Amino acid sequence: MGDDHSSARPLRADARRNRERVLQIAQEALASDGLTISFDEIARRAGFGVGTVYRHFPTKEALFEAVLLGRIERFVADARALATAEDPEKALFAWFAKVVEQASGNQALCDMLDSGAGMRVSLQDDLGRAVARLLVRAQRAGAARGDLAGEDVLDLLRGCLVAERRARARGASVRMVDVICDGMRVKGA
Amino acid sequence: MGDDHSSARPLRADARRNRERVLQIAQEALASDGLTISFDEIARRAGFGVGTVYRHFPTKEALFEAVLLGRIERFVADARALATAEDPEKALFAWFAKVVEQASGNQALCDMLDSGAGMRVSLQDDLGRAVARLLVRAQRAGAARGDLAGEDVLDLLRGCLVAERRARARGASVRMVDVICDGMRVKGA
DNA sequence: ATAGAATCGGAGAGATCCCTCCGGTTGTTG
DNA sequence: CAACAACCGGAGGGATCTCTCCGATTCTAT
Repeated sequence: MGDDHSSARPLRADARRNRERVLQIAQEALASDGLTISFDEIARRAGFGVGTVYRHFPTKEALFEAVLLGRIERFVADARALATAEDPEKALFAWFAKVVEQASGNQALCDMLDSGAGMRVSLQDDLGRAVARLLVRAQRAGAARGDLAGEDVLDLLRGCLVAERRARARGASVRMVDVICDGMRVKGA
Repeated sequence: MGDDHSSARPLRADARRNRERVLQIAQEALASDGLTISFDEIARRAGFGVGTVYRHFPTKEALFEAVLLGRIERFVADARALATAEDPEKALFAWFAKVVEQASGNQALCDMLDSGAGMRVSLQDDLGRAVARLLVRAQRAGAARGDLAGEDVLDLLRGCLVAERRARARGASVRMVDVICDGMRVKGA
C-alpha cells in the first residue's frame, strides 16, 4: 500500500505547496477535459512526475473526488437551506438554475453528476432527498407539475447540463435551463 | 491498407453470413454499451477473431457507422417528410418525441447524436437544416417559443436523451420528453 | 553544517486498445 | 476432387493508461 493519507502529522512545507498546486491544476484540467483525462496528463500539466502526484493522492479517483466532491456537497447544502424558504416555487427553480449555472461550465462536474462515478452512495441519497423536499413543497404550492418525482427532477437536471453546456459553447441567446424549468411548471396556469 | 471494401465482387457465402452476424452483434453491443465498447470485445461476443472483423470493416469507426448512420439518416428523412405536414405543431413535437423514443434505448445512438463522432459534416448539416425548418413552421403557427433557434432544439434533444434514458432505466411514470417539449411551447397560451 | 527523514522523479510492470500480418482453413469452380 | 482464391484466427506491435518502486534530491531539526 502507499503512504499514510490518514495520519495527523503535518506535511513538509514544499509538499504542502506541491499538493496545492496539484489540486489547482487538476481542477482546471477536469473542468475543461472531464473525468476522462489521464493521471499522467495532470502530472505533466502540473510539472510533476506521476510518482509525486500519487504520493499525495493514492488513486486517480481520490484526486478527482478531492477536487469535485466539495462542490457537489455544496449543492446539497444549498438545497437544504432552501427547503424552508418562503417561496417554494422560487426555491426549487432557483436551486435548479444555480446548479446548472455553476456546473455547466465544468465538464467533470457534469460527468460526475451524470454517472455518479466517485460519489458515495450516501451523498447521492442526500442529494435525492434534498431535491425531493424542494419538489414536494413546490408542488404543494401549485408551482410544479404534480406528477413529477424527485428522481425526475434529477434526471432533468442531468439532461439540462448537457443541453446548457453545448448552448453556452456556441453562445446561444436562450438559456436551456429556462426552457426546461418552464416544462416542469404546471401547464394550464 | 486492408482489403477492398469498395469493389463490386460478391462475397463468398460464409463471409456474407459472418458479416451479417458481426453487424447483428455489434448492434446489440452498441445499444447496451455505447461507443466506448472495444473492437476486441465485439469480436469476442460474436465468436470471431479480431482479424475476421477487421476484414469486413477496416476500422472501428467504419463498423460503428455501418450500424448507426442509417438510423440517423432516417431521423433526417422523417424530419424532412414532416416539413410539409398540415399541423406544424404536431410535426415538430411528434418528430422530437419519435427520435427520443427510438434513440433513448440505444446508448451508442445517444453518444453519436451528442458528440457527432463518426457523423459526416454534411449529415450534421442536414439534421440541423431539417430541424430548423420544423421549428420555424411551428413558430409561425404560434406553437413554439419564438426565441428558440434550430440549434437550441438540437441541444435540448441531446439533453432529453440523457434524461429520458435514465428515466426509462428506473421505470419512471412521467416521460421527460413531455416535460421538455412543454417547455418549448409558448408560455402564456 | 550535517544527519536523517520526507519528498521527488520517472522508468517500467501489467492491462487494455486499435490494428496488422500471415500461416492455416474453408468455399468455390472447372 | 483438385487447385486456387477467399477467408479465418489470433499472436503481437505500438500506444496509452493506472499505479509501484526505489535511487536521487531536498528539507528540517539539532
